Amino acid sequence: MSVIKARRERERAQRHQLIITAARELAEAEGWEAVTTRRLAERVEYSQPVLYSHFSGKDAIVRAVAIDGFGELAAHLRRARLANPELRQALHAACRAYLDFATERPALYQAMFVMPTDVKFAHAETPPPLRACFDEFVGCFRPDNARRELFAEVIWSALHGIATLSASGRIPLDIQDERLDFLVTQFIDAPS
Amino acid sequence: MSVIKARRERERAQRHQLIITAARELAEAEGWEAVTTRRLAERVEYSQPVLYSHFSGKDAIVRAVAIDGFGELAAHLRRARLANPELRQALHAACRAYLDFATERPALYQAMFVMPTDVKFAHAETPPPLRACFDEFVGCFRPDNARRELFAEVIWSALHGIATLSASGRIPLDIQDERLDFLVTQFIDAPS
DNA sequence: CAGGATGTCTAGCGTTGCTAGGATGTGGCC
DNA sequence: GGCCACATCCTAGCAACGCTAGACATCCTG
Repeated sequence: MSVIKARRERERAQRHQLIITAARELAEAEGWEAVTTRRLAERVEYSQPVLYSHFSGKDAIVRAVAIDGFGELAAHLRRARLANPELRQALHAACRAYLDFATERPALYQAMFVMPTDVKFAHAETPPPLRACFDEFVGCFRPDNARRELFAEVIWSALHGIATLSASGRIPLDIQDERLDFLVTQFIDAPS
Repeated sequence: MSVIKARRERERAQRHQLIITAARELAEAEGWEAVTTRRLAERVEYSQPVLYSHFSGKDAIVRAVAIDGFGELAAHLRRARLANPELRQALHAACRAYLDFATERPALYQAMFVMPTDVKFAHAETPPPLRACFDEFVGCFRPDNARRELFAEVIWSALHGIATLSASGRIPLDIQDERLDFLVTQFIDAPS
């Protein structure tokens, strides 16, 4: 009896993840406006209502995709930072990794940082992977810098601005490197 | 004959603007998701198809609202900048004015800088009011600074990041002043 | 005063997110 | 083993969306 129940819950969890990855793939391939509950249901080979037995609505699916993304971004940032022992280079690499992530996975990035969400960032209930992302930026500044959290927050905001304005075509991509160099230079030599 | 035609065109232009302001008011009051063609038509006291005789679709209405906003933002920034003769204070005031604009008119800001658009920013066909906004930031740096355009672009991006992350509740509003002070400090003393 | 152009509305199409209610099939109990 | 109860899943449909076709009315022109 309990074995069967366990198997069912396992299958259910698998399907749960299947929905998330299907939504993400569809969004990455054709953008979020193409992710309709019908198309998503067709893709996971179930009918629409099963989506609602896993998630309260479409927004919840987007949120689930976003949380997946936080983990990946944290790993990306960590790899970039640790590959450079020197702080300035580490910050530069992390920033570049961030912008690359945003341009290579635009739909995922949108779900994480643009679409309406109820995830609080600097908060007790912040999802650990998201907190890990933030900490990667904090780690690019000296430990004795009392304001390093503020530094991290502002540089993250700046990167976010650059990423979104680029993604929507509002600023050109061709001088992205210059922007990046300039940004890092301004922030790395700040008084603590 | 020509008089009648003129009157009609005048009335038509008035109604055109009426649609734009109605869309903006509705968006400011209840957010863009509440701006449906039906509600908008009801508000201007015409039927839906009239909207389509003025605009190619809902997107075009949003664009029209956005362009209205560029003019207002430029005026805001200009006022803030000119009220402070000293460059550092001028930049600080302009940045604050920008963030205030974004928080006080969130829906308008969204139409201008978040929603999909075909407006190019640094381009020959950039609408003059938008170019004027950019020039206000450029004017906060010394004329002999060869990279002032880059400075302006990056600081604008940073402000945009702060504004959008704040608006979506991703970063808390309570330390906005600290962020602003820090940002201005980092950018004003940059080597040209 | 008739004819044609212009302007506006009613009605409806296809699609969206979401849900109610019935059919199907499996698991546990006597 | 037979039956009931429960869980699972799907068909069908609702209200609202952006948008459009075609009928109706209104006004200027000759």
